[in-house]
Amino acid sequence: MAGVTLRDIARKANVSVNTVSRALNDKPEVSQQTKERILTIARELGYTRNLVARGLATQQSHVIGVVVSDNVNPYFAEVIRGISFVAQAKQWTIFLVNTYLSRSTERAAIETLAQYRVGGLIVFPLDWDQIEEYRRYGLPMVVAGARVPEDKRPAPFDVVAPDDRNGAREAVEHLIRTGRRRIYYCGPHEDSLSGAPRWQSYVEVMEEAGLKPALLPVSDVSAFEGYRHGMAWPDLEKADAVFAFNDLIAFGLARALTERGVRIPDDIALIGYDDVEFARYTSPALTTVRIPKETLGQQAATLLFQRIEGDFRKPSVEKILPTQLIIRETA
Amino acid sequence: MAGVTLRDIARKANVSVNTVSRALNDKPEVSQQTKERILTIARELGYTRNLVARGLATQQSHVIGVVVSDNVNPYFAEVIRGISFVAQAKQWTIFLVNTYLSRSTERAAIETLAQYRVGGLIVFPLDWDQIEEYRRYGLPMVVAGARVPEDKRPAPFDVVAPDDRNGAREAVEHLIRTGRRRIYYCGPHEDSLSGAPRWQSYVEVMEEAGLKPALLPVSDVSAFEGYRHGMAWPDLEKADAVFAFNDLIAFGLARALTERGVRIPDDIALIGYDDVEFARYTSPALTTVRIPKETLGQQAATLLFQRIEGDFRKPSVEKILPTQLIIRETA
DNA sequence: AGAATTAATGGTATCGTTCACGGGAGTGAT
DNA sequence: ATCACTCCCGTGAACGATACCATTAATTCT
Repeated sequence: MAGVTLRDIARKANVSVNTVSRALNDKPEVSQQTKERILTIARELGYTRNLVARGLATQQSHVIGVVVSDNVNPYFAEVIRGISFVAQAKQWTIFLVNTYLSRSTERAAIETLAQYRVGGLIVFPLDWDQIEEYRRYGLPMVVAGARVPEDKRPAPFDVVAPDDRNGAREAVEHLIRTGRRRIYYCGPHEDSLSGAPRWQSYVEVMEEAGLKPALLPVSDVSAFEGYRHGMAWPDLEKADAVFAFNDLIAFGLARALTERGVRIPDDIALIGYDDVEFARYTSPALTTVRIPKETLGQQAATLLFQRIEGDFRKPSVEKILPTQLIIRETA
Repeated sequence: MAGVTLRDIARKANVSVNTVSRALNDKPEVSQQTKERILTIARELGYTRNLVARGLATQQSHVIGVVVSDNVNPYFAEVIRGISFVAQAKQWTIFLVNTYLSRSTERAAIETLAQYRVGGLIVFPLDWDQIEEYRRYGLPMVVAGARVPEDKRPAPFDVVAPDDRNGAREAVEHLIRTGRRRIYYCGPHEDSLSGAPRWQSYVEVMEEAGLKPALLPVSDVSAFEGYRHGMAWPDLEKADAVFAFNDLIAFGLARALTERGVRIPDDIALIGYDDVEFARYTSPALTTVRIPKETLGQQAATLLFQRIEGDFRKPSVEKILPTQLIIRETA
């Protein structure tokens, strides 16, 4: 049914396969007349062009691979939307793979993408060491969501990341400015690639203000983790604010705290991170640090296409996107 | 760098390309000795197998296409996770495409997937008429998220859908049972493929109870739409409950109502739909109808693989997944 | 008019695999 | 010693497209 090939069309139109190819690709070296004839025959036969074969012949792909830890996280979902837009504009397709926070899955995912000879990769990495091995595939790659560690500069690939140091700083400073003193951080800390900058900034600001940092460590960044910690938190009364790694955790925390009769923000103020679409619809609406997620996706994709379309040599860039403190009702 | 082919390995190992292929695919027709020799050479050369070429040669793909309207919607995100699991177990990859509610994008998306010769499709359709044209590609296809309309049975493809008729019925009955009388429905209605069953059930139950149905029509199914309607709603005091098409709308509505000083559930009760992961963490926690989203994804994928692996003939099945009313705090 | 250019097409190799054959070497049976 | 059979491996043809080079016919130039 869909097994129609150029040859079939060629036979029926009494021309060579070559001419058919030219006609279908709208190349100028075919007469208008035969072009039209071929096109109608193609339509009649129900021809669908075979991008696999073309990919093999041209040695290039119109697909980019995108690797995230979990597409259910609205942060990634929105970034993907950004990538989607610029890819769609270029007529490229997206191979989406979730790693579900497993390093081995990440490895396998990238391997698969390389095997499909994707034109390039956008990766939200789990850690930095592992990502360097992916250079072995020789694919254009943009790393997104995390800045290059000091000691690894310059990185051998482009990077797009939010300015987390500053974002976290503003958040914590805002808490202090509004009179909070016993501020906890809830999230992953130094070991985590994306957690580190926020945690470090938090510690910095706290110490500058002569305050003691305190950590509620989570094992993943879901709402459930936030909830779990909120419910299990023993010395709740010691806190008057929490800065959460992301909005999901903040939501979970908020729920737990309200269940336990803590008033937000009166007893405990709460600041999230990401500014997920949803943050403005909760009650109270979540104060949070906005990451321009769609922009991040777009920039990553744009950078990637620049590499794909030629500039292998150009030194790698690290693009830092400004964050913005969005003050709503929880702090 | 990644341009190493079977030929390169063959040359270096002094065997034929064929033998290399056999070795790398771990076929029995190669001696253990040469197999190992070839494998180490492959590793040395940094060989990465080319799945595009293989796909062309074997005439089969290890990719399925998944078409949803917006992966940012947590409903789809969770379904995709379900699909992901069974695909990953089978070593298949997913081509994810968003239609963003545009029928022409849906058409184009499917076309592209067909051009890549994916092994099969899982589609969350925008409407029913259009989906029938996709048969022309002759691909195994599972339609998910919406039941077959009465007049279109039997459908020429497998279908997996939640039992929306019953889900909506339970929700509205619960509202009535708890003393609500002026119950509004907020969502898309008959024109919408997924909206229709919920709306119809709602109307049915209302009329059975001698109540008048009332519609707050939305143009898309986002939280923002819910919010907008909540804020713009003139005769708010006429209502004592809302049954929302999905959780997102419910969230938006809830926010708007609280902003306007309406107490939930005291003044207005609220029931959502889907039971998005997030629903249990809002305050008040959302009463909603659970769709087994991951299961839905898994079933769709399983059904698809059954088709792919052989059974073209078997009559198409329509699998209906039970929903469950989850009573929390908003109703 | 002859040469040079251009337009439209065809032939053939190629991309990197897999697959259906075929064949030689070795083993065991008759 | 012949036959049958298994074990390994190579040859050559796909798969469906594109690309380079060649060819013919028509057109333009001098």
